[in-house]
Amino acid sequence: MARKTGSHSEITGPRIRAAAEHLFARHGYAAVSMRQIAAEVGVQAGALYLYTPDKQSLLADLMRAHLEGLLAACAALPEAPGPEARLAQFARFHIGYHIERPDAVFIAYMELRNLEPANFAAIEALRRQYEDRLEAILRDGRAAGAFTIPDTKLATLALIAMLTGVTNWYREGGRLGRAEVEAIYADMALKAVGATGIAG
Amino acid sequence: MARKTGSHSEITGPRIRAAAEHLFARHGYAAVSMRQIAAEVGVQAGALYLYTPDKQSLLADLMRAHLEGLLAACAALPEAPGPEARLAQFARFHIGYHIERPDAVFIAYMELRNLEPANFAAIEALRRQYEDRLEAILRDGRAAGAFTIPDTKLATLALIAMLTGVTNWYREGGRLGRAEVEAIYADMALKAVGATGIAG
DNA sequence: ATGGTAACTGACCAGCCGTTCAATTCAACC
DNA sequence: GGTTGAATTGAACGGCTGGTCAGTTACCAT
Repeated sequence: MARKTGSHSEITGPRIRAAAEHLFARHGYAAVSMRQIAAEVGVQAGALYLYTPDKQSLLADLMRAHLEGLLAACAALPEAPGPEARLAQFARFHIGYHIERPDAVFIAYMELRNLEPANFAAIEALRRQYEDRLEAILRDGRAAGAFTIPDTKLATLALIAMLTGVTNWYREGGRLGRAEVEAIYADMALKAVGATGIAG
Repeated sequence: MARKTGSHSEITGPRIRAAAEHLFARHGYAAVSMRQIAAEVGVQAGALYLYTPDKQSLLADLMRAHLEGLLAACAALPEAPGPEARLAQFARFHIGYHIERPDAVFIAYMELRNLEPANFAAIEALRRQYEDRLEAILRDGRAAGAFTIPDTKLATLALIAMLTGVTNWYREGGRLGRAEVEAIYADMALKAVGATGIAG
C-alpha cells in the first residue's frame, strides 16, 4: 500500500509542516516525535524524510518562515504620519499579526533553545531585525519630542513583551474582539512611552 | 561504592531540585533526562527516586515552590499609600523578585504545558492569585480616579507581560543595573495606566 | 564489636526515539 | 501494456527513556 490516488508531493509537504507546527506548539518540540507528526498526516514516519532532512530542520524552517512573513508584512505597512501614528500602527499590526498565528508565535518564542547554534543565530538575527523596526519608531519619536523614554532599547523590549503577551490569553470569540484588543493595547503602548498627542 | 562520607539526605534532596531547575530552564523539561539530572548531582539515576516519586512531580514541585514563594513575598510587602505608590511598589517588587530567579521564572512560564491536568490546575490557581493582587491595585486605583484603564483585566495581563519580559534580556553586570531597570519599568507601568501623580 | 538502617549503586525492564533503506505500489507516459 | 520513477511502506538500527529493585556500602546507636 503506497500512495493511493494522484500525486501527493505538493500536498504532503505542507501538511507535514502544518502538523509539526500544531504539535510543536501544543506539546513542545522535544516532546513531539516524528511518528506523532507522521500519524497526524496519515503517513509512516519514514515518509517525512522525503520532505525534511531531519527534525531540527523542520523546526528551524517553521520559525524562519514565520519571522520572514512577519518582517515582510511589517515592511509592507503604509507610511504613517508622525510618531504617534507610527507607533499606533505598529502596535495594531503586531497584535493583529500575532493573534492570527498563535501556534507559530508560540514556537518562535518558546523553542529558541532547541535550535542548534547555526539555526539559532539565523533566527535571532531575524527577530532582532523586527525589534529594530520598533526601536526606530521610538528613537525618531523621542528625537521629535513626541515620546518620553528614558531608554529606547528598554522601551522596545517592554512594548514588544506587552504586545506579544496578548497571544497568551486571546481566544477567538472571547469577551473582547480583535479590534477592541488592538485599540486598548495601542492606547496603553502610546501612554507607556508618554505620547503627547492621541493617535490610537 | 555507596555513599562516601556523612549523611547526605539533607544535601542530596536540594541538590537534585537545584540541578533539575537549572537543566529544565536551560533545555526544557521534555529534553532533560533523569540521568542528566543525576549526573549533575553526581549520583546514579535510581537514587533520584528516593527524593521524588517521578519526573513530573519534580517539575510540579519546582513550580509550586516558586509561585508560593512569590505569593508569600508579595503578601509581606508593606502597605503603600495611594494607588500610584501601590502600583510602583508592585512593579518594582515583581521585577526584583523575577530578576533574581530567572530559572524558576522561565520554568513557571514555559513548562505549564508539560504539567499533568491536576498539577496544571493547582499551579494555574496560584498564578491567578498573583494576578489578582495586581488587578486589585488597578481596580482600586481606577475607582479612586487615579488610573485611566479601559479594561482592568487586560491592563493586568499587559502589565504582567511587560514586567516579566525583563527576565528575557536582563543580565547581571549588563548595561543597566537592577535599580535603574526597576525605575524605568515602574515609570512605564504607571504611565501605561494613565497614572496622574508621580510615585515611581 | 555488632546490628540496624539510611543512602546509594548498577543492572535491568519494556518501550520509544530519530533515522535509514530495500521493497512495494501506483499514476503517468510511450 | 510495458516501463519509468515518484511516493510511500514497514521493518530494522543502535541508542536512549522513565522507572524498578535486589544488593552493597558506610554511618550510627548500642
